[in-house]
Amino acid sequence: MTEKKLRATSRALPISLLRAREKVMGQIRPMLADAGVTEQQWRVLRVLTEDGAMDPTDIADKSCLLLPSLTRILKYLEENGLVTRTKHETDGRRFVVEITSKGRSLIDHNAPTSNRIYSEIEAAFGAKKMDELLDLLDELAHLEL
Amino acid sequence: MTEKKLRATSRALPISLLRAREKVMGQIRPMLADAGVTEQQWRVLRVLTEDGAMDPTDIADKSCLLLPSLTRILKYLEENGLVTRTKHETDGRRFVVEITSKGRSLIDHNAPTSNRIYSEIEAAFGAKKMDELLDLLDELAHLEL
DNA sequence: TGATAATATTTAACATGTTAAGCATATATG
DNA sequence: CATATATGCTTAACATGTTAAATATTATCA
Repeated sequence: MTEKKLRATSRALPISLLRAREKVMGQIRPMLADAGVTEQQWRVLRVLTEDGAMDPTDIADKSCLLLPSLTRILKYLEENGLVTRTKHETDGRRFVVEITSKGRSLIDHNAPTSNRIYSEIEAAFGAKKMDELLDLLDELAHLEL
Repeated sequence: MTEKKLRATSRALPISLLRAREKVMGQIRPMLADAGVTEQQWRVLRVLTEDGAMDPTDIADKSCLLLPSLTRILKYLEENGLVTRTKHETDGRRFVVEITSKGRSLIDHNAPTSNRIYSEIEAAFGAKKMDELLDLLDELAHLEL
């Protein structure tokens, strides 16, 4: 218990998660570059498409971004007409962010390619393993510690 | 096939991997802050401890960092006496990076805490699931595409 | 050998990650 | 109602992520 030596990095969870993610992102990045958005901007647009208008705090939670990063990302997206940012009607601290038709068409336009890439990965990895992996990741992410 | 709609972000692999990683890092970050190193600096020192002196390209591969990031990180580590960087004996393009005793003691000093945190996560998640997850991640990372 | 391609690393530029602090508005409480 | 506290978001500062280009050195090969 509490060994003095660290376990091999090949079995270290943070690096393993990073390596796996890099593999996947390596397949997706060309599509994002073609669409002219970063990985993070894509996540924000996607969340807004999926769940509709919401405030920055909820976007940050759903897209796995920290608020300081999100502030900059939303500024960029708003300046480029992909989202709108309006004051909350009753709570003066909040904003409500909504995707624009331009933002929505960016997502729609690239959804087929995104799905094709995902299908290729799933085919190579195995649909069953993919499900198992997603289940394990979800369980780990919601672990009580 | 090639649906027009994107699958739910809750089953999107990149975000799922990120969420799981955030959960783990949330447990580890206090230790790193206490040790006075960033996550990436820690990875570099760890790789050098595990496999000995090597060139930046190998460090980048093993620690899952891009070379431009690694250049800055090595500069910092060298300035703070945690690694040394010397020219390769025969290949003038290369450098050889080695951890110093100061760097090694930083790792040694924090290894027990790191291992304890890992054990806690493993206990909560289940050792068998942890193994399954690591196997799946490894397989995904080495997928032929 | 001499031009050419490949390799190892760095630099540059811009976007994001991370932590702490700041600011405005809302809520709670005496 | 006044003040303290909490909440939502932004700003600041520094480290890293990402892509492209630059630099130096080595390998290739006509």
